[in-house]
Amino acid sequence: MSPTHTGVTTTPRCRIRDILDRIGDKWTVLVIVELTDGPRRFRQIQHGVDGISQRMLTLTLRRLERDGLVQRTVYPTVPAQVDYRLTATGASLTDLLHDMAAWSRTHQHNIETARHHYDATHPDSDIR
Amino acid sequence: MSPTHTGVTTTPRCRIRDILDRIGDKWTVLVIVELTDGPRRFRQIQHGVDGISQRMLTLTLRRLERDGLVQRTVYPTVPAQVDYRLTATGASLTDLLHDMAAWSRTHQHNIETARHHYDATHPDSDIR
DNA sequence: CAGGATCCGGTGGGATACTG
DNA sequence: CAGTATCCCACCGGATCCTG
Repeated sequence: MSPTHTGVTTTPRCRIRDILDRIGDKWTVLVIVELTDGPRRFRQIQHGVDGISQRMLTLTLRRLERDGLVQRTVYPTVPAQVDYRLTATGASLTDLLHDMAAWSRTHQHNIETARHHYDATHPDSDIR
Repeated sequence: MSPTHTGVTTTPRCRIRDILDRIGDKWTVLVIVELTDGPRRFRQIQHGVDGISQRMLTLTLRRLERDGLVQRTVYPTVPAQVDYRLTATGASLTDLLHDMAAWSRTHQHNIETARHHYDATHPDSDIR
């Protein structure tokens, strides 16, 4: 790689997409955050993540389990009892999520100002 | 907030969604990365971001401009010449993108292993 | 060159009903 | 309780054609 290169990746193609494909959807990070304080059961998570449908919670948890970010444990009781907890890999995301939240907080005001200014100076734009 | 709370957010609702709504789509980070080394013109970006359609490049740049992450400059030449560059706010994303890429590199192997294991032990799952 | 305008298909995700 | 099974639709993004 060129010595003057100051880009983000050290490999030919962008690694950032990897993690975005994993947490960039509508619910994943909210579910992860819900698990940061310890194991939670299905209903607990659904109650904690406002607005998530039971279908999407299932899909989100399955994907997290498949990637090894969440461990699913079934207790052979009647009725069935299941809990989910972050694995070490899943928990390692916490720092990154902190950084993302920090960036949002830091730049939130600037972005909203820029946005209002754009909307004011581009009244007939349908971007939004 | 409870003193034992170790979650990610310090506000009631998750700030992480803010930034994900901004960079979580298919092309935004790739375009930003393409601009990290300095101003680029429309065709240059399109050539640098493999596979992006002209429509999506336009939309992505408009959104970045609206949020004040990218500055669009039109030079009154014939034919028109336009370049895009990161603003200070946009450039401030670089560290975050570095961290995201670093996380991906660090955990890539574990995730792929977990995934293969899941697929092997759940042969009739349609998650993928 | 740098886009605007359309058309169109795939899919992410919601609502609802049912089950072990 | 913890899901599974369908149906359905909005919208994200691709392809193509046109313009200042």
